[in-house]
Amino acid sequence: MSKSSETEIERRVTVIKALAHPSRLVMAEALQEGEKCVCDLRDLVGADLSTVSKHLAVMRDAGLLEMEKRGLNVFYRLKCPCLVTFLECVDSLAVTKGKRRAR
Amino acid sequence: MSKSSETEIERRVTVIKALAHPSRLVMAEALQEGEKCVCDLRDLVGADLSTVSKHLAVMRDAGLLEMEKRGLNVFYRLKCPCLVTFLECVDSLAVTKGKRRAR
DNA sequence: GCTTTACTTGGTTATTTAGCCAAGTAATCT
DNA sequence: AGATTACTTGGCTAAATAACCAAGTAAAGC
Repeated sequence: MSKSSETEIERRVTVIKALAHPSRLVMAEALQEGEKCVCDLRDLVGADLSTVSKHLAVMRDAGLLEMEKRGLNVFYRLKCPCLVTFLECVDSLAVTKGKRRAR
Repeated sequence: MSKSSETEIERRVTVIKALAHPSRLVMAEALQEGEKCVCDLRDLVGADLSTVSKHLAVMRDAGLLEMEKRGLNVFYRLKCPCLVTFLECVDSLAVTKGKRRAR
């Protein structure tokens, strides 16, 4: 399931895609505070547990997250320290966009 | 075609999605050097002109690009100064990923 | 061992996205 | 004006994504 022979840009795209979904982005942001179990994240995004699990697998396969099973729970945590910077950039664009293009 | 009433996270996702495609990412990186016309970008990614045009529209709608028509050409340029930072973060992840998870 | 809890995985269907071709537009050239 | 160039847009089909339900797994509790 995890891609093995990707080109450099394919790897980049895989990482970006992993964050290009509302639920995944919200979960990634929440994980900046620290690790959370799958059920916490399900409560956060309000989707089916299987859906959440698959979203987490996408981010894990992209290299964004680490998982650790402790007891009955599986805890996920961010592997990247730079998500803040990433999101600041995204936000600056999301804001700049405010002024509608004339077309 | 351009979304008008998105939530904050939807706007973020729109920006991220705009970069989550090989051709679009390559074009965005190329535009860091300065503006380019659509035909330059078509030569760069080697797709149909209509395909390239649609990719550019996606990035434009996301607020990433500005367009300007001069003569017969349409020039596109990056609206965001922070793409470098963004990509550095992505790359650091793409690299970290190198060590395969045990599972 | 049997049950429950907390997940992951498989399978199906619906929606989104991407690509090409063809047609339309707008500026330039003759 | 008619032809050419450089795009954009519409329409269609193929492929990728996402959501749910159902079934499977693994640790904990009884």
